[in-house]
Amino acid sequence: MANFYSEEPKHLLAVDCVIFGFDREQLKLLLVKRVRPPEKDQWSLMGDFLQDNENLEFAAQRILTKWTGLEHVFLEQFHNFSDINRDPGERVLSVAFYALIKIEDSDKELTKRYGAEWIDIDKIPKLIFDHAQMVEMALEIIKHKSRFEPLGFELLPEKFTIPQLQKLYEAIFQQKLDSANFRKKILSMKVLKKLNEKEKGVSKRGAFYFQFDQGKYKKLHESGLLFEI
Amino acid sequence: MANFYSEEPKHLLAVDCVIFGFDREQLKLLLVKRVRPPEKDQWSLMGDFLQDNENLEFAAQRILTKWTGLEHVFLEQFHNFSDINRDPGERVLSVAFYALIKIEDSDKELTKRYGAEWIDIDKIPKLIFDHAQMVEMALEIIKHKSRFEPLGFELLPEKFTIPQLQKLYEAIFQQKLDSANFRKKILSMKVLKKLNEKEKGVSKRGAFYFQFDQGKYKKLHESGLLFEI
DNA sequence: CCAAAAGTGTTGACCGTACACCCATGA
DNA sequence: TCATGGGTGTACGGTCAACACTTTTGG
Repeated sequence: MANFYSEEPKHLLAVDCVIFGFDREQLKLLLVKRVRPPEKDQWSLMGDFLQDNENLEFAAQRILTKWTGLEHVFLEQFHNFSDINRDPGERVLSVAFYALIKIEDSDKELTKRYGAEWIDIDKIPKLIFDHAQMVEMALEIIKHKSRFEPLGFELLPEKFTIPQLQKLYEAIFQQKLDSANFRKKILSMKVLKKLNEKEKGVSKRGAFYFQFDQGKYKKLHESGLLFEI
Repeated sequence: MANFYSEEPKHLLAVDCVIFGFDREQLKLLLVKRVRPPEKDQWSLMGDFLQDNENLEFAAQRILTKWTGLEHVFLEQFHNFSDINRDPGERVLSVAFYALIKIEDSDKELTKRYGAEWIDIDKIPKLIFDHAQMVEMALEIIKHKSRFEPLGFELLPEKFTIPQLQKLYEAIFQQKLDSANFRKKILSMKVLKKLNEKEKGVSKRGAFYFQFDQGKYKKLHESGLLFEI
């Protein structure tokens, strides 16, 4: 490749991931203690530098796989953090991604080996650099987005009950929902497939399992109607 | 500053701006013919390389000021384009911004001198690299955002009439709106201040001018209610 | 006085919210 | 049989889309 722009400055570019999970009660973040200076041993998001042979999405996926073992994860860039002194080491720009994963699918061995931990969203410790700001912004975004897009299902197992789904949305929105109305709303969109199987052990009666049906969602979406909680 | 990350690769980073305007009838984009190879003389968005002494927002503002003379413009980063071969010259990542400006406030001399042109959104020519994709994504975003955030006012003069505002939203959403209901909706949010002055020359009766009231909007927002068209 | 655009009023359908109530089952 | 959470039914109030209607004014 020719050098068309040899006079222009080059920059270090990091990719940082805000990794969300849900454990049936609480939203959680996967965090890790930083292994290199500056700010070694402080809590941090998962990140790495962008390499020459990959685009940003690839780098983010690479990071996710490294820490969780998962390969096809919901992942979306949401903001660049570019303040000149954001990293006390050198000037580094960071492209922040958020990821939504099913905790139980992740490789717990791997997570543990690297010293990563799932931490309740309301118990986040002090984070390095501007990572707290990244978390805050990511939270704000999934709060808004999940009202109109079926993001939530990325955080639940394949099979889930309506009460489980409700708990998830209550955790995301930070508010209680009326269970009768929640059920009607979600079922009225016809994007769930009811299974002939009940959850055991949680309640006496047991709740039916459902699955999110991508095909039905596409139909809804194309018909111009809104998914909306 | 120490060299903490000397082993990591560095990258060229461009900032490209999708600049929207509205001329009372149609959404428009400010486009320019590229002045350097590769793809010299082809239509392009406004862009430049990020410098060492500025963050991304500063760079975007610098670009906007260069082409329009405007200094405090609504500007928001929305996506990074990072495919390895997106620029046939060298590997360059691009951070895309969209800007909403009041055409009549812009410096037409400056715009003309640099050979930039306002072009109807439905008559966009072939653009260099992945710029068409940037435009498409920016359009999609303002379409969604302007339903719930008062973005539209950035594209109108300080004083505007309800029918003008309606025309703007019709251009953004690409659909006709019922004028009686539109009026009721926008007035019910109480974010507009009515002026004691009528528009002349457009209709016989003349429509009252209004102003967007930032303070009232903040109140609405803080009270938890939605701005929604 | 007519045409045209600004602006108001009315209606019926629909939808969200609140809440009462029934159901299934383990202990 | 009772407590518990799952699940259904209903009724009221507000909101929205559609459209008829009134107002203002230049030609």
